[in-house]
Amino acid sequence: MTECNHEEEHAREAERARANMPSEEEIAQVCAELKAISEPSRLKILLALRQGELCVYHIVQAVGGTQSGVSHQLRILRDNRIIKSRRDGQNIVYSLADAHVVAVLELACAHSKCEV
Amino acid sequence: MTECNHEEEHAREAERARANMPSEEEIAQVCAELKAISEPSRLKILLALRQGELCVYHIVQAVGGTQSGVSHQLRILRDNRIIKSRRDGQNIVYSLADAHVVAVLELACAHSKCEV
DNA sequence: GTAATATATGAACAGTTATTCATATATTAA
DNA sequence: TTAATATATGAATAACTGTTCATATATTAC
Repeated sequence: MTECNHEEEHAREAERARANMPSEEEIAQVCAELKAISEPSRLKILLALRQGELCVYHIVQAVGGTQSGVSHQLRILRDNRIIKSRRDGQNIVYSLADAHVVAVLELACAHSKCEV
Repeated sequence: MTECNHEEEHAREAERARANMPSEEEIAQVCAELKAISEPSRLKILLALRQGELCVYHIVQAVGGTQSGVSHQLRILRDNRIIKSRRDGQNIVYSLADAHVVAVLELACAHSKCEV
């Protein structure tokens, strides 16, 4: 890999992209949040929560799997502020954190051309 | 984990979420595409390509790292139809596959409250 | 044809992560 | 207080994934 035969213009674009590149911290932050969504067991939880808030028992009912497994995934989603929780008596009730989450899901599904 | 003390309504919501849950294949498809984006070295490539198409040499310049590493990441992005490529003489020129990709990036950055 | 350049790929290794099992914490009911 | 229920957590393991190194393929120039 040495020089490539492209026009000056492209070299300038590359330089600009390099100059505008966000910091490692910002990149890592965005990636962590996207990664939290990008996993089948967690995506199922998010899709279930689109209908409204649900307690852990009902989330397990909706997505399948074990209580422990779901709880671990909920923690990851919550740590990344994809979902939020509140206590309601004996239960913890979870819901989507904000509209961005819903919008990303819609877009991702649109890109996959699937009806989710 | 047995019954929970929520209203009937919530149980019905859980049932509805379960009934509306997409197939494992659809879930896996959406996850694979989101996961392709959710990685620092790949996200950098996508951010660089927002400015316009670039050949591999310039992508390496823009994001850093080795030629081999970048090439591996480009393959993952291309396999998931996040980016597309065309040959231009000796070079392979890459660009973002469609507007969905850009929109997801914008949303993810908005959620992270970072200026990307 | 050969040489040089641009890009891709296979294997190996290190680091990460999802799941399971057992157990802990917190709330409610008695 | 004790028992029961709802949820969370730590450790262990198996599977996955990003990176590196060496090498392969494809195009252009000679």
